[in-house]
Amino acid sequence: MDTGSGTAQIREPRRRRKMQRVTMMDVAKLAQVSPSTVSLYLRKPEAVSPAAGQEIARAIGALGYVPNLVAGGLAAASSRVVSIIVPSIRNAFFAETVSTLQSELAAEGLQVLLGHSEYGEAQEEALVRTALSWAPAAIVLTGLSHSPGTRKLLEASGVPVVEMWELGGEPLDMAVGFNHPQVGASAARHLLSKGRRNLAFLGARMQEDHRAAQRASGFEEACGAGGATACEVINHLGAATVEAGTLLLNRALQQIPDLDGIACSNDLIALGVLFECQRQGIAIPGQVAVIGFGDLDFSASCIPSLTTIRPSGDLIGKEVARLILSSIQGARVEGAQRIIDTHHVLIERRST
Amino acid sequence: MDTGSGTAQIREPRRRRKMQRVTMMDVAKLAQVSPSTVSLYLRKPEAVSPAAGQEIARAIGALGYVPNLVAGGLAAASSRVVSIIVPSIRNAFFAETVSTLQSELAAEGLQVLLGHSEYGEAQEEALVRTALSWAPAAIVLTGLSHSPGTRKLLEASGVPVVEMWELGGEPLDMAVGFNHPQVGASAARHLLSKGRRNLAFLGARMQEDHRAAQRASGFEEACGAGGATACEVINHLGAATVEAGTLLLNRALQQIPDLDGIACSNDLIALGVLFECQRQGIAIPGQVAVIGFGDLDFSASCIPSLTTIRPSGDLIGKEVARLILSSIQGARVEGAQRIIDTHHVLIERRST
DNA sequence: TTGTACGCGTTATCAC
DNA sequence: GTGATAACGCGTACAA
Repeated sequence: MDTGSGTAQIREPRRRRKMQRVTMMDVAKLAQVSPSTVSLYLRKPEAVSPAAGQEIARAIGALGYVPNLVAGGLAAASSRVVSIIVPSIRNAFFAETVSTLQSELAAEGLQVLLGHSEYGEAQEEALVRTALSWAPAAIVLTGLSHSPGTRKLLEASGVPVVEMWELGGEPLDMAVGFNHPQVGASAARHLLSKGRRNLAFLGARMQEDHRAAQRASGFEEACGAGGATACEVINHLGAATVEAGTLLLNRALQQIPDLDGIACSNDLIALGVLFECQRQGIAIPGQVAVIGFGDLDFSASCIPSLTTIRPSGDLIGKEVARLILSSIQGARVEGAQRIIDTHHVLIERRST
Repeated sequence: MDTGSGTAQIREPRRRRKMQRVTMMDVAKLAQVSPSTVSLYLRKPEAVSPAAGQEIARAIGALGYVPNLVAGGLAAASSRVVSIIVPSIRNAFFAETVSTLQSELAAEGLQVLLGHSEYGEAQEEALVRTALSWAPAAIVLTGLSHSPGTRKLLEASGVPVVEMWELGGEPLDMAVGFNHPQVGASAARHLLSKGRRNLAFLGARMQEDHRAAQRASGFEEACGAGGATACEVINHLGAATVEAGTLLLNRALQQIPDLDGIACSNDLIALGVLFECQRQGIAIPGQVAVIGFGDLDFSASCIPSLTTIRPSGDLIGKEVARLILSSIQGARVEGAQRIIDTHHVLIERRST
């Protein structure tokens, strides 16, 4: 490909780094002020004389200066980074929350550092450890249960912590979410109120997904209290997918011959149930009523439309952002304000 | 609320920061070596005498030392951060890629900084600007089209850049993905091969989603070349959702009375089409054949199972990680290796 | 309002 | 193999 100059020409690999040469001092020189004035201008433009401000702005534009947040973070002993750790970003619930959170934080000049724990406490601890080494402005975790090591690290760090998507325990610092056992109970009561008595709760990965397990417990308890005839909790070891739903339905059918009500720990599972029922000619809600969890994209449009429970993942993101922001601005978040219940909402549709 | 000591007692807000007191020097002191040795041990343990290594390791454990990556980044002029910018993490495609990418990078001790452009070039530029201020080890962008400002910033920075999810243009640096017009063409040819001649392409947000628009173009072109009788591209201004699919189907039905083949720019849209057809009693694939794009979770399980085109989002994540890693380790990625085609795969199922 | 001086915690280069 | 020493780029008193 090397047309041209005869001899083999060693193509010098494009040199890396050191090109972010433009420092605050360069700007200061060009603007004829001292570096600290530039720094001041960057942080509080109104505290600098308009004339100097003009010059500085001009210099920044001319040089294409990009502030070095690494240096800034080091000097200020706290970076404008928020570390978010979720089990998996593939999960639509967390994707929604992270998406909202990222937007809200970006608007305030905060960056998001993302990590996946894959429902593992050890992995979470490792992620927290590296997160901490960035001196983040805050750390956001999913759920209330963490390894002792994680707790220790977090407490020793003094970094604001928000635990999300779960309420009911003692948070490390702040918490935003809702109560999962109550979600399970709502589902059970809804089915019971429709006259269903032979119930099943279909969940996935509950050996790791602590919150799904909590929904199952709440479901069982409400079943007992509400006079259900049968109440089975069935777990699929793999992830919560549509296919898992089809598998779980068949197992439920085997275990409960008169099955007439199903609660799913996830709308994807519910969708699988819907499909499998259609295949087997089981009428919904005629023969079996189905309620899901999540209010995902398709839940309003599927056939029949799916009764489900909306967790408001975006609201969680918003509230987490609010807590972080006020916690950063020195205004210490106090007492009751530190635990925010975003509630859950039951959306009744045609499947029940 | 303030019970207790008579006088108004100002409850001192839990002090922030400065608790990350344990520095490398503390470790050095405890281990009776110099800070440089500790630093060396941390980066190349084998370059330090076993005895000293033991001591250092012990000290680190005892003190609970967590390295300060901010300081490290400043000194080394390059941080162990990779900035990833996608249109939206709610999109299952990108969620999959980001998830894989994050895991691969975390395994190598790299953190992920996440940003959402929401399909906006201006927003992307802002994100790139702040990303750059972290002196990232690499930057990952979605697609090949960016604002001139973005290009300038990136080129001036010297940071390795990977553009993903699109091939066919001239990448800034490296690229991983596939050709979208070819995807559209594959869909068209598949429908034509089934004897369908009255075709429609249903897309969403194509005024912003450049790649979806490319799939539509490829589709139209192949329709022309393949002798289609009708070929309409219909766009929904909102996001690609199941509901958008139901809306789009109805518009297609109006525009093409003899409609017998549909390609969707997204499996969610296809699912909406499936549902709406079921509602209206339109037989699939009897009356209308449907092909999607994405091979999402439900595509294999829905009724009928959905013929679709798999983009291999996880493979993209893996390849991007590979490029980044080798590009960091000095081993300059060269020539042909800099552009990686992950291809697309047509998965035939019952809907065609 | 603006400038000076110092320190943040680490890496990298060199002598030893 | 080990340890001084000098950056790294910016915040932040404090002084002017």
